[in-house]
Amino acid sequence: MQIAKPHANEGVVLKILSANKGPMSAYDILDALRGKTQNAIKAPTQVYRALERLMKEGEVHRVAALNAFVRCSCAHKGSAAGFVICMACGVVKEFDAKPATLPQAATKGFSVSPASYEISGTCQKCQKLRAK
Amino acid sequence: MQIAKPHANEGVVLKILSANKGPMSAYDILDALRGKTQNAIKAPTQVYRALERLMKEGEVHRVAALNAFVRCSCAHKGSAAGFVICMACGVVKEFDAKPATLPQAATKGFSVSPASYEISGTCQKCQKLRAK
DNA sequence: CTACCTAATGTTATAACATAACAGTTGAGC
DNA sequence: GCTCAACTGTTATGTTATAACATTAGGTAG
Repeated sequence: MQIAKPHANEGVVLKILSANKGPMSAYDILDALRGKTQNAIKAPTQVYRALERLMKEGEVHRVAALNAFVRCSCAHKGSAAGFVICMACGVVKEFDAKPATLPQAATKGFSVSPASYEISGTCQKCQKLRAK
Repeated sequence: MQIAKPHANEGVVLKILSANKGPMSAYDILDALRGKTQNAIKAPTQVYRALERLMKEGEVHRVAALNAFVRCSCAHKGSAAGFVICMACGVVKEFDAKPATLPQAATKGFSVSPASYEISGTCQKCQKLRAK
């Protein structure tokens, strides 16, 4: 069996995601790659593994509301990734989620209503547990 | 075929969700109901239909980050539903998401890091389209 | 160099979440 | 009573995500 160079799939997946304006599901990515000879990606696992690492590196974010993934388009220097998502047309706008600027980001040029806010992360307790 | 009273499933699903402290997936709810004789729920569709209406009524919210549903525990008088979610332990805290109080809600007693913010709704354009 | 170990890989199978499609039933309004 | 729209139950299927396992690349200690 011929096995690709370590982390090679990361690059392939990132390229596809970058070429796409909006978020893609893992299976969208898989379909885009299937049949292309430049890569060895044939199964969902491979896509998910690449996405997982790309997320750790901060290159890609998961948009839970859409079960999809998107190329990061912000700087995020010390702040969190934020998304404003229209559930009707699927448009996604990324913003730099500094807590102080959060309300403005949500309302500026992208009024969303009715809105649902989700803030995901790791709570204080779990942060401490992990630090041990 | 004996068919249940209109909206009867709504009550059954809401009862299960209320009895549970945290969010439940649709299949958690289904499993909790299966085998009980007080109801006619046997298939996922029935659960999802009940959830859909309960969400419209504001009794239940969907937590996209967990693919789960939770009983609403806030007033939400004119404001949106907000959630702070720990992806490690699954704890979910609901808050009343008035934009002005949003950053405080995220940090008070539930410091989440690294955080990802998602604001879902319907964008201005789609709101106008729907109004037509 | 080479033996080893770890991390990454490819493959198959399956779990978990969600909806499509259709036929039967109910009940309000005419 | 008839009709229609909304609701129901059922079967099947579509979509998203992970488990499990054998294999391989590549660094490193000897």
